[in-house]
Amino acid sequence: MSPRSAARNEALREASRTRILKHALRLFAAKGYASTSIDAIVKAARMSPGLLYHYFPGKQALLRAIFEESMRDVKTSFAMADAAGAPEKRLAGLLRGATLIVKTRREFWALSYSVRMQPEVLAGLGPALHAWTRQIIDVLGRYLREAGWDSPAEEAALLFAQIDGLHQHYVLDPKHYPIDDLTERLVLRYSTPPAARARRRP
Amino acid sequence: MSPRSAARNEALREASRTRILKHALRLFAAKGYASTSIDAIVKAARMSPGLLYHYFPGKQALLRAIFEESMRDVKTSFAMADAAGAPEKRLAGLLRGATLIVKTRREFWALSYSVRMQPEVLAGLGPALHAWTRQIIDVLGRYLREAGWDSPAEEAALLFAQIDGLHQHYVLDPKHYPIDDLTERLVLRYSTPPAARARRRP
Amino acid sequence: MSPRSAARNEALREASRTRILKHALRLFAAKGYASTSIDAIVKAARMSPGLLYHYFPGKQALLRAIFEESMRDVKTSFAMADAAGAPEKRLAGLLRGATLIVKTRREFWALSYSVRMQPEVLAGLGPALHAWTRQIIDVLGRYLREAGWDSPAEEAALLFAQIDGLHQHYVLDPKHYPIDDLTERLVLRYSTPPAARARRRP
Amino acid sequence: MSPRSAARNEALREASRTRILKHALRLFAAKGYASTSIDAIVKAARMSPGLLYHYFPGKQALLRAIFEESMRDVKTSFAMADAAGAPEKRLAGLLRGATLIVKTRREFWALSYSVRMQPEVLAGLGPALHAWTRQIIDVLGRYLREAGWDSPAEEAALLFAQIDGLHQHYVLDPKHYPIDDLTERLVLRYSTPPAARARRRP
DNA sequence: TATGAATGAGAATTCATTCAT
DNA sequence: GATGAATGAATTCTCATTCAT
Repeated sequence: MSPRSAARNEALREASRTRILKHALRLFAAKGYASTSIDAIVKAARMSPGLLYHYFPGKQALLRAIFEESMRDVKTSFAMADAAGAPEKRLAGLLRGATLIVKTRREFWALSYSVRMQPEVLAGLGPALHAWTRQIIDVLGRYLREAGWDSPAEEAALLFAQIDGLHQHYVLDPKHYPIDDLTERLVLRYSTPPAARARRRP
Repeated sequence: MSPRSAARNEALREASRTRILKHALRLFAAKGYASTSIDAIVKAARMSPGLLYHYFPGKQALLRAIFEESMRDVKTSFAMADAAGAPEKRLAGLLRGATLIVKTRREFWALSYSVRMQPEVLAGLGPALHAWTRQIIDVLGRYLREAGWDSPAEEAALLFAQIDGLHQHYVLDPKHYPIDDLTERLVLRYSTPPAARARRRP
Repeated sequence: MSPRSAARNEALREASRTRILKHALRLFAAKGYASTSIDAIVKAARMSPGLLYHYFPGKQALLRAIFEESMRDVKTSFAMADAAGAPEKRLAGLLRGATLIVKTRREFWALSYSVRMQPEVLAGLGPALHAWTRQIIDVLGRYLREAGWDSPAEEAALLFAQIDGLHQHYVLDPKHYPIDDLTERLVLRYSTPPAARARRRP
Repeated sequence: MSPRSAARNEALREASRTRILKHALRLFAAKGYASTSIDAIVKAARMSPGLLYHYFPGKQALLRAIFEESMRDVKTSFAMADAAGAPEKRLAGLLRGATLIVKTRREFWALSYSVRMQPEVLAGLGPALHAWTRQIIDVLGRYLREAGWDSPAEEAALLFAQIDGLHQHYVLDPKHYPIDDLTERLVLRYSTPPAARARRRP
């Protein structure tokens, strides 16, 4: 009632919401969205099912919230990489940044990879994801064009596929996959466009 | 003895089994393994649930059978690509062959991609899949070494990631994704090792 | 068609029928009537479900047939015990005969004991069983009266309860239960009526 | 914290649990364990299947709970009979007490008798039941020895069989079976050991 | 006589969700 | 804000039975 208790309530709300999302993500990532029960989530979060429904209207909403939160995160990181680097180092920054994000938020990416094949699970989220993907390819294409590559659009698609594959293989076996070495190798490869090399030849 | 000829029985069996697997794959691929009910499968296949259980002991067994059948297919194709091509064209053959397989059995790959993040769903199939992946990387590594690439193991990992990403992006949007163009671009890139180019430089 | 093949057919029929009943009894006794599937029976008897239904109209009919067959058996044995013994040894003969029957047809008795608490399972068989029980008590009562016991009807009920309990305990643990010793002890106890002993006292 | 008082919750829980067990016992006893569906139980108890599974993990657990509850009951009664009676009247107390228990909890005994022939149904309960039987025979043997009977162990087995048979016949036809008369007749018979009578003879 | 593919109703169990407190 | 008892539709799977051959 008093402003102090209102503030405290707000803090409680936020803490509960976060706790739910944390455990939901963990379980969705580990066992899959469809195979994770609300019950498992509330047990992991040590709360009652009623409370979960107090914060989220349903299971789908949990998934949406997780995606929204993580995508916001990723956007921030990308923007930073984009802004910070000197022009010729942007591509390298982007590659390293993307790898760092995947390593940092591995569970989200595991979930994302396991869920993106089922459009209906993502109901309403699909377009956002698609637009996002589109945007990444566009950014990649811009960088490649600026770096002097031929067919930057096609090259961007190839590069994006490679990054995606790399990240997914990392997520599948994070303990052993040499993601950093491979990322560096990729950075090296894209530090000079093949066209440039070709032109240098006598 | 047998009132229905053995041949007729065998034909019936084979037809039913195939019908089940066909619809199971279709639905698993479209809606995901966990979200596809046995009921949906038998309704699609226009048969009774009892008959499905006459052929498969459970839902998991269906998934297993689909994987076994498809992996057999893939192995055959790979073996053909491996045997047929002249040494210097093997890598190109492999890349084109893999893309062809994905295009031909798109539903299986959609299922495979959506399911590989949940190891428990694959119960008992995991090792086989892992060994298979391993083998592909080994073959790629061998080809790259024979073609004169440095660090063939790392290059194989990179190439495999790229192929995998490409295929997955194709499966996500088969209508629009220019998989053939991108595959050809990849073939071109891997037709001459960078080392060779480097050595040719004066 | 020829008389020879007709005879042969009859033999086959009889063999099949017997095989079914044998395995049905074995499984009913071991796992209970309700928990034994027709499928389990036909698998044990190495035949097709169709054939079983050729001989019996349903699962219940199997139970009925088993009971009818076994009760016929038991009646024969009882009649022999009744006819053969000298008057004063009839009771002993009956007790020993009953124990022998239970030992010989243990599976049937296990089934009988497990099923007799569910009247509906026995549908239509209940009256026959009840009449049969009644008859045994009557015979026991007659023997006891002839042997000079007071209240032979009540004594017969007590004795029948004891025999039944003994047999059931034996069926529950045939390997270890000393059924023969206990039967002999019972025979001894009933070889002289307590009344006689009482009267002999000064 | 708890919006519904803990006491009210506990009362609700207890009421639901008891209602489930009551109807489960009634139906198991009447139609047999295997032939009683969970659905029949929840319909009888006027609740949803979900609620039953909220309290019991499965059908077997229901059976276990019934047995545990009833065996606790029986143990209490036995202990009272054992403690209360004067030495020479203990056996009589035991016999009358056992009959009273069977009359009071007839449904449980019907279930017990119908189920004890299928060891797998009792999974995990078997040993407890066996130990319990063992203990009863031991107590009977002790009483008989104290009362001066020869071969008390064998006599205990005989007596137990008789009690068991009597109770079972009562449960099979509770309306007409003269269980009290027969129990009194048994009490009378065991009030003086035959050995004592024999020794008194001149 | 004999087979076994096929059926479909019904069984046990799960789980997202609601609601009284 | 928080609880957890309660719901009921949906899910996986079983099984007695039928029927074409």
